[in-house]
Amino acid sequence: MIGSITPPVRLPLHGLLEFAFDALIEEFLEELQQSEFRDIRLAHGCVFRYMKEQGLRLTEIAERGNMTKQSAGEVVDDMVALGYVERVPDPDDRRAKLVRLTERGEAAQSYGFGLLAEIEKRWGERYGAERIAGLRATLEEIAAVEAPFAVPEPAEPEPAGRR
Amino acid sequence: MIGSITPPVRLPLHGLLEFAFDALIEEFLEELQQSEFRDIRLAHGCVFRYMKEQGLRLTEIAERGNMTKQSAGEVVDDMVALGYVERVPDPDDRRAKLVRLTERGEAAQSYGFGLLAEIEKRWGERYGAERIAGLRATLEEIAAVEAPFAVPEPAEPEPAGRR
DNA sequence: GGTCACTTGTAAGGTGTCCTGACCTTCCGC
DNA sequence: GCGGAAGGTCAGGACACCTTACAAGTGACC
Repeated sequence: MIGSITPPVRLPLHGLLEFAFDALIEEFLEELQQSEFRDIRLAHGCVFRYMKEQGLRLTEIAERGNMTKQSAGEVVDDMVALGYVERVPDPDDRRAKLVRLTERGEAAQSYGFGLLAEIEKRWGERYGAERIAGLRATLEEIAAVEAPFAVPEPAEPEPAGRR
Repeated sequence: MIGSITPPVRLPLHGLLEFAFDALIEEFLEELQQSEFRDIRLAHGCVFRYMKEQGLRLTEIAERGNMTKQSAGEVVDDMVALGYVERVPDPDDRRAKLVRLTERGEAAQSYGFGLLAEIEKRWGERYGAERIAGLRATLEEIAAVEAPFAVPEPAEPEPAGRR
């Protein structure tokens, strides 16, 4: 057994998750640089990712993104400055404002989603589609438990009489 | 199929990885808070994780941790101040210093590794040991490709006549 | 043996992303 | 109509990175 150095060097699971995350993000951002949306930053993701038809309240962004209202506010400020979203008053609550995608924002969102899907497919080719699908399945189950705030509500059964 | 709203709300893979990472880390840091090592911060991980018997050079830490020498230097400064590591001159190269664990550092390292292993086991119980093992296996393959700098060298065959 | 490119590490200053605490405005249940 | 809760902003700070620039030491090549 001379020269065998392996047993103790098992990288921690969180480290492995981080490597995969970083690699994925790098691939994503690199391609984003080549596009017309090169001024998008990672932190903008929580807005694009959770956007709804009618817009998002700051509080919602903060909750889903698991951060404070202040942080969410900064992200939104930045995105407003870049022209991806706009703040409109919430007709239902005069305290609140709705953050909504501009036209450019919608274009960026759909470009980004497409790119992410493509990269995932590419990883499927690289590591085996089944393996990546399994990875996703396991992670989805974990996320449902560990990050319920971020997971879209589980198909609310629409109890007759909208909202 | 009325009320099924799922298809478009597929969270991006990097988001799922992030949720799992965050959850794992939160569990880890929370328990660390209860221990005598509550002053350890996440960034210290890259030193503990890659530490070798004889110590690590700053350059090595930076490479393995995928960051600049300056950043690595700050982390080490901080850890020195907290008493987890010390800098000793490298006998082989007067430019370099070796970063080595103090006694307290060794205690912290082994406590941390133990805790991480326990949490992974706990996740195995929570989500199925096989599933977590599969997750690890897939991520290890991905890391070997995407983060070779961080993965311990693959058991270098010692080609007779040590460097 | 001297020169020169490279490596190791540090110094100074900046950025992005988050935080806490304090505050104002608006809403809503009693 | 009042008091507590919720939506949002302002000010200030922590942290983990970065870039640029540089001093000290190493080693290969003439």
